[in-house]
Amino acid sequence: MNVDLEDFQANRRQVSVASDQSDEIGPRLHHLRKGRGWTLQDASKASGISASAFSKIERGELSPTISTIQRIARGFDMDVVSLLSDPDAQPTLLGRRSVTRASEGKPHLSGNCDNKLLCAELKNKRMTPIKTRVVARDVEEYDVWPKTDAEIFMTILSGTVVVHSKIYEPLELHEGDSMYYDASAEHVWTRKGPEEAVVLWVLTS
Amino acid sequence: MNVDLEDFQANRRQVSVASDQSDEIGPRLHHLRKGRGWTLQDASKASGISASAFSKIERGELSPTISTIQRIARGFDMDVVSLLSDPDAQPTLLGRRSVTRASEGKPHLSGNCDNKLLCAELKNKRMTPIKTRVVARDVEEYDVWPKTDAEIFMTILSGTVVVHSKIYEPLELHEGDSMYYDASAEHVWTRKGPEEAVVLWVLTS
DNA sequence: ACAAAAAATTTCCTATAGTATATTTTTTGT
DNA sequence: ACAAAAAATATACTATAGGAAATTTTTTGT
Repeated sequence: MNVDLEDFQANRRQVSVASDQSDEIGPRLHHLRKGRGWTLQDASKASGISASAFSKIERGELSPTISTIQRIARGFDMDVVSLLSDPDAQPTLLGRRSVTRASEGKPHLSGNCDNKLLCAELKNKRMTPIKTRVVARDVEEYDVWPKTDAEIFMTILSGTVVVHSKIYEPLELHEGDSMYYDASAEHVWTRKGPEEAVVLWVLTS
Repeated sequence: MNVDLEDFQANRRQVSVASDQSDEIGPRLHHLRKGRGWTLQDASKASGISASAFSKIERGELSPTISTIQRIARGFDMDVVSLLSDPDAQPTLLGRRSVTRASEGKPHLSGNCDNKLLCAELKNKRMTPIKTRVVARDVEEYDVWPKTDAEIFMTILSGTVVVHSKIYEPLELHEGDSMYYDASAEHVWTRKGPEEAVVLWVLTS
């Protein structure tokens, strides 16, 4: 496990160095073509794109359509994604207890939300999991906007929630969406749409 | 009308010959937009691409250029590669905040589970949220039983999961159930029953 | 260094991507 | 069930992608 992780990291370092920049296909294509010792006509023959177009694309004089990119990828025998991505990326990470059943949870009313603390009987936890039914429909319904130095992970179990913050634009989240943020800036949640909105969230303690 | 349509299709057929790929961005974009509850005008405003063009792209009537795709990706707060690589499309990060949409998450295969790291591009988090499809049906399928000094909070999004540990009896958890435990004792998960089992879990880092 | 050949770029053209607006279709409220 | 509003699609146009061939630049052999 440790070994794997280190291998991976070493690998990553070396890969990302070799493949330079981010989102300019032109230089990448040029590099790729030259790397294979291909002329523009070779590339043209392989991809079905004219040499002139290829030249323009490489020099950024022309923004290829996705179908052209697909044909080029084909010609280079690679998939579109690896053609466009600098192959670094890919993050890593890869193992007393308390159970709360679906219908349970310690109720904890607060302001405009109906909270249930999960696994509350376990003390000295490093995280606090909470399930909340968001009631407020408008930010006006909040008197205070909470603010702590904790970090929050939240995921939407049902409905639509809008996250409001002093430093970001309002952000709409739907069922299955997740968000991670630090709560040092004031923030509140409102719900939206017909269904009830339920959020499962965990905060560091 | 019929004439136009046929004209168009004939036209397109000849153009797309080699290109029309298994990877269609159209439906993907449509799904993405709908997933956020956006109208075409919302998408247009966010990306700077006209609603009509967006509509055509979604329906495959038009092959967008890479620069258009880049603008769309921007509007959706994701990078181009994720937008094109679909099921594991990857999200948004603006400062100390990170969003993972329902269909997204960085894939990370490990042993007997199919993991998706949520909000992975945010570094130095105090918690690591992960969504896992539990594949193993029997503890025999595990070679090693992981063990760390982290704490784990888990909740069952669907299916039935059995938690095995060296120090407790196996414990069955169903959809909506939650559990908090420290992972200093070896433990593994197996699934049970016909449905696929999906666990959302968070570990301290 | 020069001519010939090969590769890259430019030109000029056609096909299609993308825009603004009109129209149709779907949703919403009564 | 209907009218009004909102969303999606079609139309007509402009801007630009992409192709064939001409031109320029670079390479190669002598």
